[in-house]
Amino acid sequence: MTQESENKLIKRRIEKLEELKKAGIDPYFNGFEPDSFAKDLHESYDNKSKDELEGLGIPVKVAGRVMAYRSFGKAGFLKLKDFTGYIQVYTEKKSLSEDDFKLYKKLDIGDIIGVEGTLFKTKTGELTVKANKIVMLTKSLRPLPEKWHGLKDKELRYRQRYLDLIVNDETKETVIKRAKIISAIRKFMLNNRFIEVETPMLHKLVTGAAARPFKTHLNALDMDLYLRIAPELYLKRLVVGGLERVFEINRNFRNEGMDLKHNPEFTMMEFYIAYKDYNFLMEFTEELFEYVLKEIGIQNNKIEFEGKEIDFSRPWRRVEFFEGLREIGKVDEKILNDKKEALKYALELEKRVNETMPHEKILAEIFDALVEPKLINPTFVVGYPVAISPLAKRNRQNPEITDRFELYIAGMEIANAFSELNDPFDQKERFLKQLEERKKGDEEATMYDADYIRALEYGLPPTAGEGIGIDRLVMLLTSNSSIRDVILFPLMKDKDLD
RNA sequence: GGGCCGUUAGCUCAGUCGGUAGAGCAGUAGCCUUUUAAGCUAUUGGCCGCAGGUUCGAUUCCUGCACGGCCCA
Repeated sequence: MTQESENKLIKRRIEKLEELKKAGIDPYFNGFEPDSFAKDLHESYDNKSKDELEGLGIPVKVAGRVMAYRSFGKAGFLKLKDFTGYIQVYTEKKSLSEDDFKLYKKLDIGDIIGVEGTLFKTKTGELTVKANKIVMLTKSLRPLPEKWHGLKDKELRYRQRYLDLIVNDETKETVIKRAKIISAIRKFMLNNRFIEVETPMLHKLVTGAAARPFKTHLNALDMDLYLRIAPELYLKRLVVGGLERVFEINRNFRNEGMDLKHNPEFTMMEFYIAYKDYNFLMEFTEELFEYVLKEIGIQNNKIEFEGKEIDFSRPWRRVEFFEGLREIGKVDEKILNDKKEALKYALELEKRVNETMPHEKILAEIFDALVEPKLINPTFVVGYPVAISPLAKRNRQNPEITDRFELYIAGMEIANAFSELNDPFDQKERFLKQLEERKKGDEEATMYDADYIRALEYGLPPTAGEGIGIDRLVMLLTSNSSIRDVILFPLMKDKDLD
């Protein structure tokens, strides 16, 4: 790239850094501790009058990054940013030592400084620190993006997230909201007596979901391993072990396409609860969402996402898989009954299907194309076929379908849940069936896990389990339509920066 | 993987029907002691993503590539 002129800007700042050193100032001084944060100061003193504040003469020490610099010769204003917000600093020659005033005159936007001073209000009423001491804490060598338009280039925002965070407050807000959402979920789970656990990321077998894995290698044991696509089987082993309510909030890795809704690594919460079934989970999920919405301050259970209003009011709609295909997808009966017809139709929809796939999987592809985008308000889709649900318990009335649901919101799959299959004989058959699919070329089919069968033979109590896609949930609740906007460091192809 | 669009100063963007470029902000030099994108004056700064082709001449037209965005699989 064209770095000549940038280098000139950097060069000038390095010169300033050298000048500081010559003047005996450490440009990376680590001996200043602020006693106040911007947000707290505003909360405590914004409502005080100008005269009141002046009378109080409150001394404060603040620190942060210089985001704006307005100078009038013998005085000026700085806008300082700390992790809580902004606080203005007023500098005038007569209140500062000669050295500090010189330092002030040499400041660049982006420098991190400490300021000691007294609170007052300007004539426009803004709470401001009148500086009587300025300390250079970190000299910044690179120019920041423009103050008004900020950093818009999405590529730069993702590649240099630190810059994005410095400049775009919305980015910081999304990060904070994400943290709040996850805290709220965690709190809700703990309130319901769940125990948080961590299970392996490095798996010997690919299980727990239908996805292609990342492969890796352990040198010490000369062993091929996979990054997990889901923690499911490990978590259920814990339920076998008597941990009757467990959850894990952690990363999964799936070696598949990347788009607005998919990042190769993403965060899921999976949880399992003994002596409950998938009907319980639907209500539990509604309660969980209600709790999270309340915790992050969303009113009326309503949000707006991509221009659409989404209403989380309970109870949520329930649609059967086949009914959804018929009623919402307007899929013809013969497609539902005849695999050849289904295949033909799916190919017309430009779905990547082939004749080795089971009929049900083709129908699921058709569902993705025609029904999923129409499920805007939270909707539980229930009654998924056994063939595409290798870990879910069969429905007692209709053994061809499972006690399973997927939750859709704003046309996105947000959660997947079912009554867990705990019959080791049935599970063994399903694994074998999956192996057949794998032999036929389905790379997403689950692998045979003999130890898991053994665990089931010891006895898994009747259990309900669910996975919730955290990134997509955060997208919904922060109005971001790209998963890359809710993941701090989304995967990007390599590119030389300079 | 396919289609469309984008890539010009540190940032945000103009622009050239083909004659090697411009604004605002940032920077620099001044003036200025209550500003809010401070103001005023002057000024520095560009392999116009990379490679090739067409052409007397390419940042502009064509092709390929890289990266990104959006749509589809």
